[in-house]
Amino acid sequence: MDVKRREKQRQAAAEEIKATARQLMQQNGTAGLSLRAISRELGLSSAALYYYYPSVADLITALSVDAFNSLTDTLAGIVHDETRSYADRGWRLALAYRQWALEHPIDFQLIYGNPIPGYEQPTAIVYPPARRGFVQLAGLIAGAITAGELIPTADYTSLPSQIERSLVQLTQHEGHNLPPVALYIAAALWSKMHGLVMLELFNLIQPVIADTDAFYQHETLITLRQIGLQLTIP
Amino acid sequence: MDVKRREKQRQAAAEEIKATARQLMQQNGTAGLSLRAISRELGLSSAALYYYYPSVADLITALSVDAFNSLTDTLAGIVHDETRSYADRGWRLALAYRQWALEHPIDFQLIYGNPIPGYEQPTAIVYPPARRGFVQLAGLIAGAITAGELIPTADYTSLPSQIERSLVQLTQHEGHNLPPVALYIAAALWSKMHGLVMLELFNLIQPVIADTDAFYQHETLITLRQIGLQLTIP
DNA sequence: TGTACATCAGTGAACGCGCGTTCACTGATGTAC
DNA sequence: TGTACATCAGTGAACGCGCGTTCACTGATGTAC
Repeated sequence: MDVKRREKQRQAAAEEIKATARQLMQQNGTAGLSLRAISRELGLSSAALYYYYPSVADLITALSVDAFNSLTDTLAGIVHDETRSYADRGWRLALAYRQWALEHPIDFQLIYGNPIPGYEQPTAIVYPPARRGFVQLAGLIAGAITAGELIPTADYTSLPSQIERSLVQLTQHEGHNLPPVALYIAAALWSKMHGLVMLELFNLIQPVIADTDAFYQHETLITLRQIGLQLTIP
Repeated sequence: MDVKRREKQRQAAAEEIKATARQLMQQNGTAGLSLRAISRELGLSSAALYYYYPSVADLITALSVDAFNSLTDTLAGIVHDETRSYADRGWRLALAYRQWALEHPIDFQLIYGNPIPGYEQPTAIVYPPARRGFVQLAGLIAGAITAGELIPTADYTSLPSQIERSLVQLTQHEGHNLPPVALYIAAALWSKMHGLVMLELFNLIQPVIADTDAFYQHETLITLRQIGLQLTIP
């Protein structure tokens, strides 16, 4: 009985540590993370945190995995909303990617750049949740193609052979059954969204185009049409 | 006479410090920079560096400015190569952006992300060289339009009014005479190149498409054609 | 050409700081009988 | 229900580390006359 309550408390404490870590990173950047700062914030001794995370690296890994899952869950929610057309979902997913990044800039940096000084991501732990996100996007593209809502242009139907090979290899390795063309278009779309978000997140595009909302939306619209998505005016 | 030699030696020493800083960052990441590590590497006392840079922040700023200038010079060399067509220069510029990033990953991170713990870029110093790079790209686009080698599609000729306003504002502010459509297309192209480079630099695209050379080239080709550049097969 | 002085290019010791991690410990909570 | 014991959830002090920066200093190099 009570062992369960204990377990719950333990998990709650572990969550609280992560929440405090996120809060501190928000204030001081990803490199501002430190066990001692967290313990101070929580009113604990610094040694106490070792009861929950064997080292600071494990804490960061836990934060990364959370971040990947949060982003992927957000995207997955849109992808699987079967009340909407694929085209509509594509548009919403593109907007959601940026929205999530703006709402969680620290998490975004944590998973998509800005490594922390002494820390290296253990790929074995972090890759699976990372890949899940991409597969969501590719799945949406594949669905849109099947439904006739996305008609790939010649640019995408005849891919250079080295690329085709890469994609087939991935498919075999991963065990999903997404067609290469869907994977490729997903990668193309991702790179565009990612570039727009990165430039905005580091204040690089603002000196050129101050209205970043309008820019992202217009570019996304153009891009989705260019990959062959049959969008009605959103 | 000799005062000049002294001045030269001083500048040479300042360069040597920067070179050592870059080398250390290459090994340990941007956050691995420290005055003491540099002084150790150079066989100097840590206090000696204060004779050249008043603080570690000033050193980082100097490194950032160098990096911006190096990238911009590379791009400018391509843009002003009048022996080639605009279309050809566009293609080469896109490839050069990635090439520079792969050859100088640390410099690229330094200027386009990955801030260093206690450091904040003094925008007054860093913005001008940053903007010069974008203006090179926009200038090339403008030249290509004038020469009839780039025919903007309807996506770009009728821009949303908020964006149009942003761009006109920039033009007035900057004193150049580049048309809004060129600035917009430059921003669109930049965001695509930047996304591709970022995904590659942080090993995010490799799990999907292992042949990053082929992917970058194919995507660049598609993008350049989509912005209306009249490319013959490169 | 020689000498007095000024500037340059450092040195070396010290400051205080925050950090991750370890270790021996202890009271509180839960378990078995 | 009561008691002996085990596990939990920490504490507090200490370790050694590397860091940026300051300060009083000193020999080497250049300058003025």
